Amino acid sequence: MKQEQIEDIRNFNRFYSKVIGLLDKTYLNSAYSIAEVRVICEISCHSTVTANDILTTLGLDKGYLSRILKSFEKKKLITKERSATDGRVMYLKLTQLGRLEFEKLDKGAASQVNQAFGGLSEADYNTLIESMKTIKTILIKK
Amino acid sequence: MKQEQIEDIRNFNRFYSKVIGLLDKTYLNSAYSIAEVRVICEISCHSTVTANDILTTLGLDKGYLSRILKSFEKKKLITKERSATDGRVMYLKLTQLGRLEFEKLDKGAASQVNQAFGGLSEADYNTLIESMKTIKTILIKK
DNA sequence: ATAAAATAGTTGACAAAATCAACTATTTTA
DNA sequence: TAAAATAGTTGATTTTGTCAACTATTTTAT
Repeated sequence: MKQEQIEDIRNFNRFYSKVIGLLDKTYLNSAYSIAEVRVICEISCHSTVTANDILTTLGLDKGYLSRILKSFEKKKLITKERSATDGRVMYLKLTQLGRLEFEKLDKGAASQVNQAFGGLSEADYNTLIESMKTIKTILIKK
Repeated sequence: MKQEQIEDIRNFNRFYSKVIGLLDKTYLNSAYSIAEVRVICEISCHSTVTANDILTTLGLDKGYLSRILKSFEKKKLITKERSATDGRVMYLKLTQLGRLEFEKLDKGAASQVNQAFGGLSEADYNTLIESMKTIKTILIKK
Protein backbone atom coordinates (compact mmCIF):
# COMPACT_ATOMS: atom_id res chain seq x y z
CA MET A 1 0.00 0.00 0.00
CA LYS A 2 1.45 3.31 -1.08
CA GLN A 3 2.31 6.16 1.20
CA GLU A 4 0.06 8.46 -0.74
CA GLN A 5 -2.88 6.10 -0.47
CA ILE A 6 -2.43 5.92 3.26
CA GLU A 7 -2.39 9.68 3.42
CA ASP A 8 -5.52 9.98 1.32
CA ILE A 9 -7.34 7.57 3.57
CA ARG A 10 -6.14 9.31 6.70
CA ASN A 11 -7.26 12.59 5.25
CA PHE A 12 -10.76 11.23 4.77
CA ASN A 13 -10.74 9.68 8.21
CA ARG A 14 -9.86 12.97 9.84
CA PHE A 15 -12.61 14.66 7.93
CA TYR A 16 -15.24 12.04 8.57
CA SER A 17 -14.33 11.72 12.24
CA LYS A 18 -15.56 15.23 12.64
CA VAL A 19 -18.81 14.44 10.89
CA ILE A 20 -19.40 11.46 13.12
CA GLY A 21 -18.29 13.35 16.20
CA LEU A 22 -20.81 16.02 15.42
CA LEU A 23 -23.59 13.49 15.07
CA ASP A 24 -22.59 11.71 18.26
CA LYS A 25 -23.10 14.97 20.09
CA THR A 26 -26.82 14.51 19.56
CA TYR A 27 -26.69 11.92 22.23
CA LEU A 28 -25.01 14.27 24.64
CA ASN A 29 -28.30 16.06 24.92
CA SER A 30 -30.09 12.84 25.56
CA ALA A 31 -30.10 11.17 28.93
CA TYR A 32 -27.73 8.50 27.63
CA SER A 33 -24.03 8.18 26.99
CA ILE A 34 -22.85 6.98 23.62
CA ALA A 35 -22.06 3.58 25.07
CA GLU A 36 -25.57 3.39 26.48
CA VAL A 37 -27.11 4.35 23.17
CA ARG A 38 -25.17 1.61 21.43
CA VAL A 39 -26.29 -0.89 24.00
CA ILE A 40 -29.95 0.05 23.66
CA CYS A 41 -29.48 -0.14 19.92
CA GLU A 42 -28.06 -3.63 20.14
CA ILE A 43 -30.88 -4.84 22.31
CA SER A 44 -33.41 -3.23 20.06
CA CYS A 45 -31.99 -4.73 16.89
CA HIS A 46 -31.83 -8.33 18.02
CA SER A 47 -34.82 -10.25 19.19
CA THR A 48 -32.74 -12.34 21.53
CA VAL A 49 -29.47 -11.01 22.81
CA THR A 50 -27.29 -11.61 25.84
CA ALA A 51 -24.85 -9.37 27.67
CA ASN A 52 -22.09 -11.45 26.21
CA ASP A 53 -23.32 -10.89 22.67
CA ILE A 54 -23.15 -7.18 23.26
CA LEU A 55 -19.72 -7.51 24.79
CA THR A 56 -18.34 -9.09 21.67
CA THR A 57 -20.07 -6.81 19.20
CA LEU A 58 -19.38 -3.57 21.04
CA GLY A 59 -16.16 -4.53 22.76
CA LEU A 60 -17.00 -2.97 26.10
CA ASP A 61 -15.63 -3.95 29.48
CA LYS A 62 -17.94 -6.51 31.02
CA GLY A 63 -18.11 -4.76 34.37
CA TYR A 64 -19.01 -1.56 32.61
CA LEU A 65 -21.68 -3.24 30.55
CA SER A 66 -23.07 -4.99 33.60
CA ARG A 67 -23.58 -1.65 35.26
CA ILE A 68 -25.16 -0.11 32.20
CA LEU A 69 -27.60 -2.99 32.04
CA LYS A 70 -28.34 -2.68 35.72
CA SER A 71 -29.14 0.99 35.29
CA PHE A 72 -31.40 0.16 32.35
CA GLU A 73 -33.20 -2.36 34.48
CA LYS A 74 -33.63 0.19 37.22
CA LYS A 75 -35.07 2.63 34.71
CA LYS A 76 -37.40 -0.12 33.46
CA LEU A 77 -35.96 0.04 29.96
CA ILE A 78 -35.06 -3.64 29.80
CA THR A 79 -35.85 -6.95 31.38
CA LYS A 80 -33.40 -9.74 32.00
CA GLU A 81 -34.55 -13.30 31.69
CA ARG A 82 -32.37 -16.18 32.69
CA SER A 83 -31.96 -18.83 30.03
CA ALA A 84 -33.77 -22.06 30.82
CA THR A 85 -31.04 -24.16 29.25
CA ASP A 86 -27.99 -22.30 30.54
CA GLY A 87 -28.27 -20.72 33.94
CA ARG A 88 -25.37 -18.35 33.36
CA VAL A 89 -26.99 -16.62 30.45
CA MET A 90 -29.36 -13.68 30.71
CA TYR A 91 -31.55 -12.74 27.80
CA LEU A 92 -32.14 -9.04 27.40
CA LYS A 93 -35.27 -7.42 26.06
CA LEU A 94 -36.52 -3.89 25.79
CA THR A 95 -39.66 -3.13 27.73
CA GLN A 96 -42.43 -1.05 26.21
CA LEU A 97 -40.77 1.97 27.77
CA GLY A 98 -37.41 0.87 26.43
CA ARG A 99 -38.76 0.64 22.92
CA LEU A 100 -40.29 4.07 23.28
CA GLU A 101 -37.01 5.47 24.51
CA PHE A 102 -35.09 3.84 21.70
CA GLU A 103 -37.51 5.24 19.18
CA LYS A 104 -36.94 8.70 20.54
CA LEU A 105 -33.19 8.31 20.25
CA ASP A 106 -33.51 6.87 16.82
CA LYS A 107 -35.69 9.71 15.60
CA GLY A 108 -33.37 12.25 17.15
CA ALA A 109 -30.41 10.69 15.36
CA ALA A 110 -32.26 10.61 12.07
CA SER A 111 -33.18 14.25 12.42
CA GLN A 112 -29.56 15.12 13.17
CA VAL A 113 -28.47 13.36 10.01
CA ASN A 114 -31.15 15.22 8.18
CA GLN A 115 -29.74 18.47 9.47
CA ALA A 116 -26.09 17.66 8.99
CA PHE A 117 -26.52 16.29 5.47
CA GLY A 118 -29.54 18.28 4.40
CA GLY A 119 -29.70 20.79 1.58
CA LEU A 120 -27.86 18.91 -1.13
CA SER A 121 -29.14 18.46 -4.63
CA GLU A 122 -30.71 15.18 -5.60
CA ALA A 123 -27.74 14.46 -7.82
CA ASP A 124 -25.36 15.01 -4.92
CA TYR A 125 -27.33 12.66 -2.71
CA ASN A 126 -27.13 9.99 -5.31
CA THR A 127 -23.40 10.44 -5.73
CA LEU A 128 -22.82 10.68 -2.00
CA ILE A 129 -24.74 7.58 -1.12
CA GLU A 130 -23.32 5.65 -4.01
CA SER A 131 -19.83 6.52 -2.79
CA MET A 132 -20.73 5.42 0.70
CA LYS A 133 -21.98 2.12 -0.54
CA THR A 134 -18.89 1.66 -2.63
CA ILE A 135 -16.63 2.23 0.36
CA LYS A 136 -18.57 -0.17 2.51
CA THR A 137 -18.61 -2.83 -0.17
CA ILE A 138 -14.87 -2.63 -0.70
CA LEU A 139 -14.02 -2.68 2.97
CA ILE A 140 -16.48 -5.34 3.93
CA LYS A 141 -15.17 -7.90 1.49
CA LYS A 142 -11.74 -7.70 3.08
CA MET B 1 -34.26 14.70 2.13
CA LYS B 2 -35.84 11.30 1.80
CA GLN B 3 -36.23 8.80 4.57
CA GLU B 4 -34.35 6.23 2.59
CA GLN B 5 -31.43 8.56 2.00
CA ILE B 6 -31.21 9.26 5.70
CA GLU B 7 -31.17 5.56 6.37
CA ASP B 8 -28.45 4.94 3.80
CA ILE B 9 -26.30 7.62 5.33
CA ARG B 10 -26.87 6.34 8.83
CA ASN B 11 -26.00 2.89 7.67
CA PHE B 12 -22.68 4.11 6.37
CA ASN B 13 -22.07 6.13 9.51
CA ARG B 14 -22.61 3.11 11.72
CA PHE B 15 -20.23 1.13 9.58
CA TYR B 16 -17.57 3.78 9.35
CA SER B 17 -17.81 4.62 13.06
CA LYS B 18 -16.48 1.17 13.72
CA VAL B 19 -13.61 1.68 11.31
CA ILE B 20 -12.66 4.93 12.96
CA GLY B 21 -13.18 3.50 16.42
CA LEU B 22 -10.82 0.70 15.56
CA LEU B 23 -8.15 3.11 14.36
CA ASP B 24 -8.60 5.32 17.40
CA LYS B 25 -7.73 2.34 19.52
CA THR B 26 -4.16 2.67 18.28
CA TYR B 27 -3.84 5.61 20.58
CA LEU B 28 -5.02 3.62 23.54
CA ASN B 29 -1.69 1.85 23.47
CA SER B 30 0.14 5.12 23.29
CA ALA B 31 0.72 7.25 26.35
CA TYR B 32 -1.89 9.72 25.13
CA SER B 33 -5.65 10.00 25.12
CA ILE B 34 -7.44 10.74 21.88
CA ALA B 35 -7.99 14.32 22.96
CA GLU B 36 -4.30 14.66 23.67
CA VAL B 37 -3.34 13.23 20.30
CA ARG B 38 -5.61 15.71 18.58
CA VAL B 39 -4.09 18.54 20.52
CA ILE B 40 -0.53 17.52 19.67
CA CYS B 41 -1.65 17.20 16.09
CA GLU B 42 -3.07 20.71 16.07
CA ILE B 43 0.08 22.17 17.51
CA SER B 44 2.21 20.24 15.09
CA CYS B 45 0.21 21.29 12.05
CA HIS B 46 0.20 25.00 12.70
CA SER B 47 3.33 27.03 13.03
CA THR B 48 1.68 29.46 15.39
CA VAL B 49 -1.29 28.35 17.40
CA THR B 50 -2.89 29.38 20.66
CA ALA B 51 -4.92 27.45 23.18
CA ASN B 52 -7.94 29.32 21.99
CA ASP B 53 -7.36 28.28 18.38
CA ILE B 54 -7.37 24.69 19.50
CA LEU B 55 -10.49 25.26 21.56
CA THR B 56 -12.42 26.42 18.56
CA THR B 57 -11.13 23.79 16.16
CA LEU B 58 -11.43 20.85 18.51
CA GLY B 59 -14.31 22.06 20.63
CA LEU B 60 -12.87 21.00 23.95
CA ASP B 61 -13.61 22.45 27.35
CA LYS B 62 -11.10 25.16 28.07
CA GLY B 63 -10.29 23.91 31.54
CA TYR B 64 -9.70 20.47 30.13
CA LEU B 65 -7.46 21.81 27.41
CA SER B 66 -5.56 23.96 29.87
CA ARG B 67 -4.72 20.88 31.88
CA ILE B 68 -3.70 18.90 28.83
CA LEU B 69 -1.37 21.71 27.83
CA LYS B 70 0.00 21.91 31.33
CA SER B 71 0.79 18.21 31.28
CA PHE B 72 2.47 18.60 27.89
CA GLU B 73 4.58 21.36 29.28
CA LYS B 74 5.51 19.24 32.24
CA LYS B 75 6.54 16.45 29.90
CA LYS B 76 8.56 18.97 27.87
CA LEU B 77 6.53 18.33 24.74
CA ILE B 78 5.57 21.95 24.21
CA THR B 79 6.60 25.44 25.16
CA LYS B 80 4.25 28.30 25.83
CA GLU B 81 5.28 31.77 24.83
CA ARG B 82 3.28 34.77 25.81
CA SER B 83 2.38 37.03 22.93
CA ALA B 84 4.26 40.31 22.95
CA THR B 85 1.30 42.22 21.60
CA ASP B 86 -1.46 40.58 23.66
CA GLY B 87 -0.55 39.49 27.14
CA ARG B 88 -3.49 37.11 27.40
CA VAL B 89 -2.40 34.96 24.50
CA MET B 90 0.01 32.05 24.76
CA TYR B 91 1.65 30.71 21.64
CA LEU B 92 2.20 26.99 21.66
CA LYS B 93 5.06 25.17 20.01
CA LEU B 94 6.28 21.63 20.02
CA THR B 95 9.74 21.10 21.45
CA GLN B 96 12.20 18.81 19.76
CA LEU B 97 10.91 16.04 22.00
CA GLY B 98 7.34 16.98 21.15
CA ARG B 99 8.03 16.72 17.44
CA LEU B 100 9.64 13.35 18.00
CA GLU B 101 6.67 12.18 20.00
CA PHE B 102 4.25 13.43 17.39
CA GLU B 103 6.17 11.68 14.68
CA LYS B 104 5.92 8.43 16.59
CA LEU B 105 2.17 8.83 16.95
CA ASP B 106 1.83 9.79 13.33
CA LYS B 107 3.79 6.79 12.14
CA GLY B 108 1.82 4.51 14.41
CA ALA B 109 -1.43 5.85 13.02
CA ALA B 110 -0.22 5.44 9.45
CA SER B 111 0.79 1.89 10.13
CA GLN B 112 -2.61 1.18 11.65
CA VAL B 113 -4.29 2.51 8.52
CA ASN B 114 -1.97 0.38 6.50
CA GLN B 115 -3.06 -2.65 8.48
CA ALA B 116 -6.74 -1.87 8.56
CA PHE B 117 -7.00 -1.00 4.89
CA GLY B 118 -4.21 -3.16 3.58
CA GLY B 119 -4.53 -6.03 1.16
CA LEU B 120 -6.85 -4.53 -1.41
CA SER B 121 -6.24 -4.59 -5.10
CA GLU B 122 -4.90 -1.49 -6.77
CA ALA B 123 -8.23 -1.03 -8.52
CA ASP B 124 -10.04 -1.16 -5.21
CA TYR B 125 -7.74 1.46 -3.73
CA ASN B 126 -8.44 3.75 -6.59
CA THR B 127 -12.15 3.29 -6.27
CA LEU B 128 -12.03 3.57 -2.48
CA ILE B 129 -10.04 6.76 -2.41
CA GLU B 130 -11.99 8.28 -5.23
CA SER B 131 -15.19 7.64 -3.29
CA MET B 132 -13.68 9.18 -0.20
CA LYS B 133 -12.71 12.28 -2.11
CA THR B 134 -16.14 12.48 -3.64
CA ILE B 135 -17.80 12.36 -0.24
CA LYS B 136 -15.54 15.01 1.18
CA THR B 137 -16.02 17.27 -1.81
CA ILE B 138 -19.78 17.03 -1.62
CA LEU B 139 -19.96 17.60 2.10
CA ILE B 140 -17.42 20.35 2.23
CA LYS B 141 -19.18 22.55 -0.26
CA LYS B 142 -22.27 22.60 1.93
C1' DA C 1 -18.83 -39.43 38.28
C1' DT C 2 -16.16 -35.61 39.38
C1' DA C 3 -12.35 -32.33 39.62
C1' DA C 4 -10.56 -28.69 36.77
C1' DA C 5 -11.23 -25.37 33.35
C1' DA C 6 -14.14 -22.36 30.97
C1' DT C 7 -17.96 -19.18 30.55
C1' DA C 8 -21.50 -15.54 31.99
C1' DG C 9 -22.22 -12.10 34.67
C1' DT C 10 -21.59 -9.06 39.17
C1' DT C 11 -19.24 -6.16 42.33
C1' DG C 12 -15.84 -3.00 44.63
C1' DA C 13 -12.05 -0.14 44.12
C1' DC C 14 -10.06 2.82 41.32
C1' DA C 15 -8.28 5.71 37.35
C1' DA C 16 -9.01 8.48 33.39
C1' DA C 17 -11.66 11.71 30.91
C1' DA C 18 -14.62 15.50 30.83
C1' DT C 19 -17.49 19.30 32.72
C1' DC C 20 -18.70 23.36 35.47
C1' DA C 21 -18.15 27.46 37.58
C1' DA C 22 -15.39 30.73 39.80
C1' DC C 23 -11.16 33.00 39.32
C1' DT C 24 -6.89 36.09 37.50
C1' DA C 25 -5.01 38.84 34.10
C1' DT C 26 -5.15 41.23 30.18
C1' DT C 27 -7.33 43.92 26.25
C1' DT C 28 -11.19 46.16 23.89
C1' DT C 29 -15.25 48.92 23.75
C1' DA C 30 -18.25 52.51 24.88
C1' DT D 1 -11.79 55.20 32.44
C1' DA D 2 -15.29 52.00 33.87
C1' DA D 3 -17.56 48.02 31.92
C1' DA D 4 -17.48 44.25 28.91
C1' DA D 5 -15.01 40.90 26.51
C1' DT D 6 -11.29 37.64 25.86
C1' DA D 7 -7.50 34.20 27.12
C1' DG D 8 -6.28 31.17 30.10
C1' DT D 9 -6.08 28.76 35.01
C1' DT D 10 -7.75 26.34 38.92
C1' DG D 11 -10.69 23.60 42.25
C1' DA D 12 -14.49 20.71 42.74
C1' DT D 13 -17.10 17.41 40.84
C1' DT D 14 -19.24 14.08 37.64
C1' DT D 15 -19.07 10.82 34.15
C1' DT D 16 -16.94 7.27 31.87
C1' DG D 17 -14.17 3.42 31.66
C1' DT D 18 -10.84 -0.23 33.58
C1' DC D 19 -9.10 -3.90 36.56
C1' DA D 20 -9.25 -7.64 39.33
C1' DA D 21 -11.58 -10.50 42.43
C1' DC D 22 -15.82 -12.77 43.07
C1' DT D 23 -20.28 -16.03 42.49
C1' DA D 24 -22.71 -19.15 39.84
C1' DT D 25 -23.23 -22.04 36.33
C1' DT D 26 -21.67 -25.29 32.47
C1' DT D 27 -18.24 -27.90 29.81
C1' DT D 28 -14.20 -30.73 29.39
C1' DA D 29 -11.05 -34.22 30.52
C1' DT D 30 -9.91 -38.02 33.24
